[in-house]
Formats: sequence, structure tokens, C-alpha cells
Amino acid sequence: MNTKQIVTRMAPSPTGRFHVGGIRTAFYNYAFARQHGGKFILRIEDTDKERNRDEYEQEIYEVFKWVGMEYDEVYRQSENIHRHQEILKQLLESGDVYEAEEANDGNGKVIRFKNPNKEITFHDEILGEISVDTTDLGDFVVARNIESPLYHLAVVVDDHDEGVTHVIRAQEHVANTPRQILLHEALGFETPTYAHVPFILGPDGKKKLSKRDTNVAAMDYKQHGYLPEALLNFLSFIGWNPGTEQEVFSKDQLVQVFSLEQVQKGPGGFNLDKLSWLNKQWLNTLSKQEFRDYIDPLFKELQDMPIYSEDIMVKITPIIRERTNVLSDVQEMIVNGELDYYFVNPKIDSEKVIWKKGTVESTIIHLQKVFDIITDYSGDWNKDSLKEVIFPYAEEAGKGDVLWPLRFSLSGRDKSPDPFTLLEVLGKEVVLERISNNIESLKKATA
RNA sequence: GGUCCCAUCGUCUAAUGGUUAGGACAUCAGGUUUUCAUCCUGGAAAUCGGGGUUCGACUCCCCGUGGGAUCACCA
Repeated sequence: MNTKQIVTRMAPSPTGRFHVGGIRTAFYNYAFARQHGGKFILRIEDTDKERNRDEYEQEIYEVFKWVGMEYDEVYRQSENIHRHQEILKQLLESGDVYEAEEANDGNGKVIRFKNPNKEITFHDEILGEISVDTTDLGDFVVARNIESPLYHLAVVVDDHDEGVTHVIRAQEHVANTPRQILLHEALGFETPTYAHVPFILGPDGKKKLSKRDTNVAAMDYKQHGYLPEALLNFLSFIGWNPGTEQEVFSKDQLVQVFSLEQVQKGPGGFNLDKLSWLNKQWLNTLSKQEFRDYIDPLFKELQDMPIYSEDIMVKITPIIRERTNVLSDVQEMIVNGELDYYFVNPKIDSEKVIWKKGTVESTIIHLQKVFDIITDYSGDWNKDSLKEVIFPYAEEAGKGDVLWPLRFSLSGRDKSPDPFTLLEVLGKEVVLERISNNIESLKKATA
């Protein structure tokens, strides 16, 4: 029915930091356009000179680049000011707008639209039929003066000039739509198809995610170590679902399966746990080197310290990886000292070394036995081989009674990777040193 | 307040008149060679309330209730 090329746009204003909800709206526009072989436009709505800030505009570009949403064209709305003025003049001549004598706050004259006071019904791709009696809108303001057109006029003119066929935007705009349709009609422009996407709620599940909430700025997520794929995957699934049971989708896969009809009407909340889980799924797709690069910034300071060993770092990276959902998890490990024992001998709490009902004496015996086994061992130094020689004794003497003290002697912590992994990472020399140190202090404790 | 919109497990959601109301996150239990993590298996957990329509309602209609948006010389 319509062979016209599909054109969508994202139209953020640089009056604040670009937030995560914006990524989702932008992505729906992007996905819809790409899927239909159409065009995706980024339009910076910078007509509010008072509140615009260049840094905010730059951040918009950064976000788009980060998540990989390439736009085919980019405009600044302010570039079109002459065109807007021209249309305004045309409207003035046709009598569709007029200079109002009275302004609301006595600030001089304004230009108002002469409202035909009719019923406007439009079809929203997500919400369905919506009809509004525009009488309630009154003769709304479309320009401060002949030189300064305002939002509604600018949007309508730009969308038309840029050939926008589908306006996909946040639901807060549904109330604006009748006004814009009125303007389209007055100008003889074809009305685009509208789709108003539901809000994203804050973690409380009640209020709309607003600038007041923490972590709403899109770029903060980059800073906190979320992968763009994970964030995009996560955001796409708020208020939309492909209808299958697959949860993890790449950007390109999302583009393939996205559909406006599947976008739901109600708002959806922001669930950090799920985002964290998704981030891990995407972390799993990283190569060894990529993961290393991912966590490396956190180890910058450590690298200058004498205890730091690149050799050890290489060995523990997989261990760290298994315990990481988000970068902040690694940060936590460092802050809590969970990685210290890989680099320096830990202080051992003599009471904690003993497993459950074990005694100091039996613990010493077990440790001594393991010490001897390791001393005599001359095979390959890897956890599987090590396990083969130690495990028979552990099974015979009691796994917990042998393995817990061993692990604790090596790490000095309640929680750590298994003893064989520790053995491999630490190396024979260090291992024997730590075990014998611990045997000595246990003996002192009994004396 | 006027106008408009929305409502399924704790959370994100699937099911567009007929399913034991499905999946995921989180949670709980068990297992995977001691702890943590990973992984596997299993469990608990929802249709806001009331009326209709229908042989049959999560699904359609009406009324409540709750939530949200918007009512700018901002976008």
C-alpha cells in the first residue's frame, strides 16, 4: 500500500544527560528502520538556547557510538530555523496562526494556532485508537514571535521535510500528538504513523525512571563496566519481547526480530539483577584477551607494586572471570582483599583452619601428610594431576578434614577457589612454605 | 481537577476465547570431588476487585480501585 521508504528518527534535546530510556527509544527507531531497509535519523532538538549545553550534545553522539547505533543522517534543529520561520509566515498569511494580543505572563505578544476545535482520532501502533477533542487544547502557542518558532511547529516541519514516516517516541508525547496532527493538517502535510512506547519505571517499580534516580545517565553504564550489548539487550526487553524463550540477543538479532506490535502498552520496571545477569552472559562471549582488557584498568595501581606479578595475574584471570558479573564485582574483590593471597602469604586464623569436628592434632597430621605428598611429587604442576595424588588420601581421611585445612592454609579465607586450583596458581615453593608455616603455628597454639 | 493512557508470579514478560497460565532474573532445596563461584536438577510464586457477554474468559464490554502522562512563551 505504501512503497515509500521508511524513515524514523530520534530527537533528543541536549538539555540534560542522555538517559538509558533514551537508548531504548532510539533503538526501537533504529531497529524498525534497519529491519525495513529504511533510514534512521538523529536530530538534535536544540532550539532552547537557554538550556542547551554542548557537553550534553557531545554525550548524545558518544552514546550512539558506544551502543553502535549508526544513523544515516544527523541534523541540528537550529539549522532549520529559516525554514521554520518561512512556514510560520505562510501560516500567518493563511490565517492558521495569529499574533495574540495577550500573553500568559504579560511578556509581550505570542503567536497562537487557530484551533479548529475538532475531534482528532489517530491510530497508535502500540496503543491503538486514541481520540481527543482538541477544543480543550485552546489556541496553543506555536512561536514566541515571528522569529522564534517553538517545539510543536519545529517538529512538524522537520519530520515532514526529512520524510519521517514513523514517529516512535516516549509515551509522554501522546498528549502532544493531537496538536501536531492539527499542524500537519493545516500545512497539508501527510501525518506520520505514531507509536508511543511505554515508560521505564525506576527500581521501585512505581515512578517513572527520572533524572533524579541514580544511574540513569546512559554513559554511566559504560563507566560502571556494563557491556553495550548487555545494556541494549536488557533495555530492549523492557516493554517488548520477541515471544520466544530466548533471552540473549545481539544487536543484529534484535533488529531482525523486533516488531512494534509486540511492544506492550504498560510501563516496565528497571531490574538491575537481570541486567547484571545479562552482562555476565555477554561477558562470557569475550575472548581471554578481551576480558583481560576489561578488568585491566582496575589493576593499574597494583601493577606498580613490588608484590604484583604478571605471571600470577595471567593465572588468576580465569578465576576472577568466573566470579564476575559486572566490573564492580572485581572492584569489590580488590577492595575486600579477596585477591591478596595470590600475591602475598596470608595471615592464618589458627582456629578457622580446623574443619568442623576436627582437632588441632588431626589437622596437623593431615597437613603434614599433604605436605609430604607434594614434596615428593615431581609430575606436571597442574591442578588435575595434583588432585590425583592428593585426593586418595583425602577420601580416606575425610575430605573436609584434609581439604579444608589445605585450602585455608593457602588462602587464609573462608571463601576461595578450590585447593587444587590454588595449588596450581601458587606454585610448589609457595605452597610448601605456606603449609609448613601453618603447621608451625598450629603446633605453637597447642604448646 | 479536565483530558488521555495503563494493570499476569517479588521483577522483566509469554499466552490476541479453550494451556496443568509458559519462560527469564531473583529466591528456596538438592546435586556437581570441603568453602565461595560456575554449572545442573527440582520447588514455591501471578491473571487488582465487582458485574456482565459466551458452552467457555488473562483475553471482549461496563463500573470501581490503583498507577501514570499531560494540561508552558521546554522539548
